[in-house]
Amino acid sequence: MAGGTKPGRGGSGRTTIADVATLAGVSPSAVSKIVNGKGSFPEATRERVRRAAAQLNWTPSAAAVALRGARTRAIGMIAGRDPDLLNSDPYFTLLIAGIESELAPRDYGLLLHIVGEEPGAEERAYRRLADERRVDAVILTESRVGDGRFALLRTLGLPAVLVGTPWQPDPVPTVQAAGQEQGLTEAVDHLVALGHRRIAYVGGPEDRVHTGYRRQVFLDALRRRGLSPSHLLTSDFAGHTTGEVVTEVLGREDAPTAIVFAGDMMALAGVSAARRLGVDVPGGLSVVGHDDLPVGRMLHPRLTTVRQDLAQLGRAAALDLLGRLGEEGVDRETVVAPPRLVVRESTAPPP
Amino acid sequence: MAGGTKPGRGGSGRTTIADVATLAGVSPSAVSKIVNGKGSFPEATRERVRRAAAQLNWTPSAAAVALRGARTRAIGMIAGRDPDLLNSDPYFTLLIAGIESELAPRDYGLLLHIVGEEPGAEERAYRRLADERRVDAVILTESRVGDGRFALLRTLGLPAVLVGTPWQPDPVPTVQAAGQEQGLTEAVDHLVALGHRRIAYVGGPEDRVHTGYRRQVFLDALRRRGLSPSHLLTSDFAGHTTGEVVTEVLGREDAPTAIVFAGDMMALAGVSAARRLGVDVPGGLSVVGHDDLPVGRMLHPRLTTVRQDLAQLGRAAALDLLGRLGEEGVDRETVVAPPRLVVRESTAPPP
DNA sequence: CTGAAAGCGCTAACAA
DNA sequence: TTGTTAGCGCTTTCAG
Repeated sequence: MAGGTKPGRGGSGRTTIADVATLAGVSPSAVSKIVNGKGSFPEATRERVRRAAAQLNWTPSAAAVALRGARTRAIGMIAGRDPDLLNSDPYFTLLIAGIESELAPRDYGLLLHIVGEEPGAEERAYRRLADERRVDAVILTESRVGDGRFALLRTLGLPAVLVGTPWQPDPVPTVQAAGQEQGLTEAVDHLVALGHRRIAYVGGPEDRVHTGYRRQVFLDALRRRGLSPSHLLTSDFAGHTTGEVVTEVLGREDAPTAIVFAGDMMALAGVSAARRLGVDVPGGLSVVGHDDLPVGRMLHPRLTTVRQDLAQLGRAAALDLLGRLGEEGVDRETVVAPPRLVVRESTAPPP
Repeated sequence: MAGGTKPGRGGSGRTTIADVATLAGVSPSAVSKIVNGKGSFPEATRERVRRAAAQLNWTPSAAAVALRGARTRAIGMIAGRDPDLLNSDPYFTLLIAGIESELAPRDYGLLLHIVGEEPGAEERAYRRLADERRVDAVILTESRVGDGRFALLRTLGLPAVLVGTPWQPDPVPTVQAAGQEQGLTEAVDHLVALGHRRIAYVGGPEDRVHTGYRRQVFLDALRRRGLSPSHLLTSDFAGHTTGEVVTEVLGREDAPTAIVFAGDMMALAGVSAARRLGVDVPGGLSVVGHDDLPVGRMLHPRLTTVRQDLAQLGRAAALDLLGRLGEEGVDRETVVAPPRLVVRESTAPPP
């Protein structure tokens, strides 16, 4: 008789499934099945087991479950940005909040890795995640031109979902908003309706897929109105270089009367640069941002921007993955709302 | 003879330590010891094993290691804030970046949980982490008045380190800057030197330990100059309610000529509120923030603020924990620099 | 100095 | 229906 395993041994050895089984007067496998809702047991037994588990405060050891089965109940996410860039832009935080809101209630964890932008770092991180079997799947963000991560993950056999615009059609399951182009198009229409004719665009880094995509949407919208862009510029997302770019363009003879930015932090930096030159916003220059970060609402003027529900994107990505992993009761049909223009105070008729 | 385990079996079964052992012509235990630098083996053998491991692209399974030993090589962090609050404030992102910069190179993971502010949620999350043995230790932030997490974690036997000011002396190992009061004191001195006499303070939520602490530092610094505060106000960290508070106080007869805020986002919202009232910053009102978030440098006027190196705090916390967990080659003596005033453009002599 | 053997806590076949 | 058994991949005594 296995009388050696007494429950609650002074707090030294961890409580195991055997302790619960002993207390409930059943076998370990019965406990396992009942807890995981597998076999069919009389309600009385189930109740007894549940009570025993609760009493002993027992939860299956994640390590043992992972070793046995495969599921680690963890999702990986790797941010391949320099910390400094990361810090300036709440993009990730918003996304993560959305992801977590779906993972947490299902007792999934989010394993986060922040690696710099050195070439090999990101790939190594994914390899590790896969080799060490630390996560069941990963969430990819910031799709890049010529992105090699899809192929890598396929090789590694790690399920993945991409948040954003894929580099190539269908390289990996993707979660993105319906009607991507809507918000930016509305922004252009809004500016044109206000009377603007010289409209500039400041995009993000060229290696991001959405940089090219958004610029194209901008151009198309403008063309549809019979206009061509006043200037097409580039900056970093954090907005560190945006000031210089904007200062330069506002000094020109044919300075734009409105600027559309690919991100709120850039827009914010743009507003500051303009003000520094004595150009009032929106009096002397209209500004449109993108993403609708909370900070935009706290500024003066409040930022007119394209709202993208990053948290919802995060939730959708998490749900997609969860469904893909065979999690029960996951509603994967989440429709992500298209980006929409939010008109606030930073746009007005041209001077 | 164990001839059954052939390495590289078509990609089906995962590569195990046995495969490496076979390829290197040694026993599994030898591989284990060599990889972990335990026993003493001839250099030739060590080299052979290393090469075999590399060739097979083998990494120990995290689950197996965790199950066997205890170390999961993961650190937990639970953010008990409402996602919305989290989003508005890059505090966590900065901290996390710092933490990760130390964890990543040592192949430790950061398991992040974002739970709302509902009473039980946070405690449940910690319990889970402990019961499921998902992490080796946790990092605590946002010390709260009457914080019960220390006791909880002690009960759970989970090592922890707190970033910030502890609620009570020595409840848990703490990482904080030396000379906490320095930055805020400098801020007050700076304003007084500029000629300000009516200085207000806008602090954060009362349940945070540092709210009370910072306010006290502010009061002490003022008293030392023979002054008393013009107004003592409270707002949320995200700055959502800051506008109202500032608008109200600026409308008074005895409106302050300078306001010190407990956070940059609050300061930023304060500047906007002032501007909305037609009060120029710094011409009509001087403003000092706290934390030196990147956004402060991109505004006009650039924010005068108390710089706190959050990333360094994060690094220090990670190192402390790593050392505590017996990780080799960890230099725990990291001194975290005291917060210092950074004078930029949002402060000037009173009108 | 090296290898064989015994589990860590759990679950999925198999027996009873 | 329930319990017994055999590992998942690794580390760590303990023999050889």
